[in-house]
Amino acid sequence: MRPTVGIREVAERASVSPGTVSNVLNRPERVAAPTRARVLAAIDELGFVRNGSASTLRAGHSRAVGLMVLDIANPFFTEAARGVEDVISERGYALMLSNSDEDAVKERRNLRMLAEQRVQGLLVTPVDDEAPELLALRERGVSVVLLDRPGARPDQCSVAVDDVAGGRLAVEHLLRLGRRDIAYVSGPPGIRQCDDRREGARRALDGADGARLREFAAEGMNVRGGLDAGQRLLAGRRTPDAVFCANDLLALGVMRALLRAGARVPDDVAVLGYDDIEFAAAAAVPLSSVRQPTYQLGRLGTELLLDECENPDGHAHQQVVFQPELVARDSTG
Amino acid sequence: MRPTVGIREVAERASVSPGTVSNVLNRPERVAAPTRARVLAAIDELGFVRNGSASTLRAGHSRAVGLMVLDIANPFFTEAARGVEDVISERGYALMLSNSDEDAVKERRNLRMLAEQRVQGLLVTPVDDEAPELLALRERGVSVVLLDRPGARPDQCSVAVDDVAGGRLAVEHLLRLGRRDIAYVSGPPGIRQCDDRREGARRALDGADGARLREFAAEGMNVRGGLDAGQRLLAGRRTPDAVFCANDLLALGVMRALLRAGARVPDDVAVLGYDDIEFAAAAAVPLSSVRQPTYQLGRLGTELLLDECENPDGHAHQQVVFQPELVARDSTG
DNA sequence: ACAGCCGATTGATACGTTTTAATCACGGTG
DNA sequence: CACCGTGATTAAAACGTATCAATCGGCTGT
Repeated sequence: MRPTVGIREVAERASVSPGTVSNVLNRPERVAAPTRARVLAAIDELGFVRNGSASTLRAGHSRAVGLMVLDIANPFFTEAARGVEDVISERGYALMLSNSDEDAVKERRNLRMLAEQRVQGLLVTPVDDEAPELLALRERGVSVVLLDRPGARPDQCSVAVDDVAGGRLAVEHLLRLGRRDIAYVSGPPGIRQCDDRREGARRALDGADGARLREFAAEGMNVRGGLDAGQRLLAGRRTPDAVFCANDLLALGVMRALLRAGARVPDDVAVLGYDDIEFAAAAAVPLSSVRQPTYQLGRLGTELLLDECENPDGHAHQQVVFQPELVARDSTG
Repeated sequence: MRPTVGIREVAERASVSPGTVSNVLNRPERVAAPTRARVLAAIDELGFVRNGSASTLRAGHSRAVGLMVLDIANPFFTEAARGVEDVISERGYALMLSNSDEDAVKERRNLRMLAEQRVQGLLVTPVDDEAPELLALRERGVSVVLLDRPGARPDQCSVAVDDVAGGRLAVEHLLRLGRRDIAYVSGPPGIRQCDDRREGARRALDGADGARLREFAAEGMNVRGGLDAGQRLLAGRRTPDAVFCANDLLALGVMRALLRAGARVPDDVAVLGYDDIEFAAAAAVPLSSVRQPTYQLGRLGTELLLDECENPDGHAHQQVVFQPELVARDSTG
């Protein structure tokens, strides 16, 4: 392994001082064109690559941002992550990914890790909004943007989709189709998205006579959870005539349970999902869903974050709320 | 923003030297129990968190590893990433994620970024096996493990699934069902997985009389690419009686195109995918597929990588090849 | 010809940690 | 009582970069 080549060797080769090399790297406009060319050539010949840790140590902040999601395997988050990664990569940052698995303990452990790594900013869908590690990060001057969670506090950015509106949209659609006995399949208790969507669903029901909403909580917001909830739902005395799921994964699971049991979708039971993931349209019965601008969510969140990082003074915190949209397919007839 | 609290402040508060604090952090067994307790208390009271960049700078290597995949939105990679993240997180490392988008230029840019961040190791599914940045990383002493790519070189670890066997498995299955006019829908040219699966398909055909294999290349290995390939496939003079796709996403797209055009699956055309993603079973017609131990791939790859990082001398490079498995569902009758 | 100025470059220092060799306290041994 | 060994602790020297005040050289205007 050859002796590491640093800014010093480059400087020597280009017959300039280390300071100049640093300037070429960080403020190229400050150095005269011919000098710059010489330095660049030396960098190339020596195969120099800047030592990020030294740079971070000296500058006091890194060129990395963290992204913490509830579940990397969930297409909703991967789609958002794609938006995040695109911006990050365009702007020359690095992305530290971590997964809380909807587990507050794991979340805290990972937050500490991100703090150690001195990330400059953090995009997070928190399990625990009030985690002390989260507050500590902000006190240390790390910008935090809430992802898919409406910002309660005016002193930070957030990007979210109006889940109450989404829930209302969904149930209004089902009511319009004449369904009256509606089941709501949610995730584990305590997840804000699920709560908001339920709230929207309830509001839609307010004006509707003779309609009722029953709730089934799945253990995880994935296909398996949906399958399980679907079975419980079929085991009841009366099968509902419509199911609204907090998630497309749940909906796919529920649909599978229904079809397996011989129920017809949508004739006997309408099924409605949430997120409009890529696979929704390819499902056994193409799945109606509530679409969110997921990729945009990731992109915009990251742009807000980087703006706050790069321009802390001129930055105005924003709480962005997108509106969801209903996509009707066969599963609701 | 309060003056940063470092190892020095902790030392002062615990009435010890900075060196001792460092020892508490890195080799707790070397420091006497009462001292250790005092230091730990001070850390807690001051809310100290170790500065990773300083640590990395001094130690010469970080506690982060990189993961570069072809497409973060592809469930195959997210499933593998879950395996990676689980191990990383258990062992207290950080994960830097980047996405090459099957683009060699983006790949090189991201590799440079990872090199700057001084990742200690890298898991990668390369677009370009011979990218100079990749070789440069290894020369710098960064451990590299190839993910889902059989290792040609004996001097590095790799974890992969036998794609030739998978292709053969797939086409043998179709032949056994009496299909003779088989289409192979692959991704863009140059992707090793696709090439290997084609090779396996060809070998399966060797002994079969009157059977032929036609190829359709999709633009991207996603649902849209499959839809498009499906349309081209239908536009031909004779529609094949079976389609083997290099990917479940492609298969879902192809299936959708077929169903939309009124073809019956599997009666008119059998469809067979690859990867057995979670959604395969929930498809319009439950999709037969070739299953790979994807989560395990990520886990084992990471374990090999960390072993190589932590124990560079005693480490023996391994090229692990898993065997795929056919999962027959309705789409092949 | 000279003061003054401006852009380009330099030199020195600090960032927070790890590590090595040196120091210290202390009890057992000859 | 002097000596040595042992385990715990310390002091000091790096690691590679960014930054800032200082310097240099050339040019303008008087």
